[in-house]
Amino acid sequence: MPCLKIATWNVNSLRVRLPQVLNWLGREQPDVLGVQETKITDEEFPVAELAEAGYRSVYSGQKTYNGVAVLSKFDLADPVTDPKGFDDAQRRILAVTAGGYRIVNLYVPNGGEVGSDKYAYKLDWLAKMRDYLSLEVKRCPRLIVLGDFNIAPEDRDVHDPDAWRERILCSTPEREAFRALLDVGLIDVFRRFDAAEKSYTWWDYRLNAFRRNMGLRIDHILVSSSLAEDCLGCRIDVEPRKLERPSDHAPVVAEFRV
DNA sequence: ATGGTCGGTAACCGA
Repeated sequence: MPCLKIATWNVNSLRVRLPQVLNWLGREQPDVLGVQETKITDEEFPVAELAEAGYRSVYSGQKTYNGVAVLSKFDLADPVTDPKGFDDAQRRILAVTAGGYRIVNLYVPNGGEVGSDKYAYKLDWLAKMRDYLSLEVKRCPRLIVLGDFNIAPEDRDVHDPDAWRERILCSTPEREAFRALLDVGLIDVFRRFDAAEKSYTWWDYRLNAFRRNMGLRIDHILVSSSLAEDCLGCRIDVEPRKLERPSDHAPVVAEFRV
């Protein structure tokens, strides 16, 4: 059956993780992969290695921090890195058209501590993103918004909800901001299907958190309502998190009828 | 136990 496969993965340094990304692309063969935290400048981006694997690249990077990219088997057109309203040196946004789908790849600010300057920046950023997506969802019937949202939408997305209560990634204002993104007309496709309990996408490097499944579900694939009807499934691939020198995030994969 | 471990970069910051 013809099928479109879309994925998101915070790789926490594309320089370090490139071999794992290439292996994963070879095995999973997604049509589109949104990557976050590349942590490399555009000059350093491994265009040739990815092309050899059959993937075209668009990227918006900076030194040391942040950085997003979209890899695809399709031609990539009309990139936008600085939507109206965003005036920001931090490279966190990359929208691009691939195979007739509008892909918006996001690395949402982490937010530091609740109440900090970084937290205020996160909430302001999310409010601006909501305004941008409210326009995009009208303009693009086939809209996919994916990435590291740095928000666990509900208690069931958190290994220990009471320990995380009103802490960063879980606070009520962050969850309301996530809900506001959905309210423009987007659907979290992971929750359209039965999923195992304790399904997470990120585990702290410390405390053997992965081995103990002390995780949060903070990486998401949101799609416009017409596209949600065509979604065949959404899963988290924990296998890369088991490797030596892993990213602290696992990829999320969604498949669509075409 | 309010810690721990990574990555980037070069003494710590960000996550």
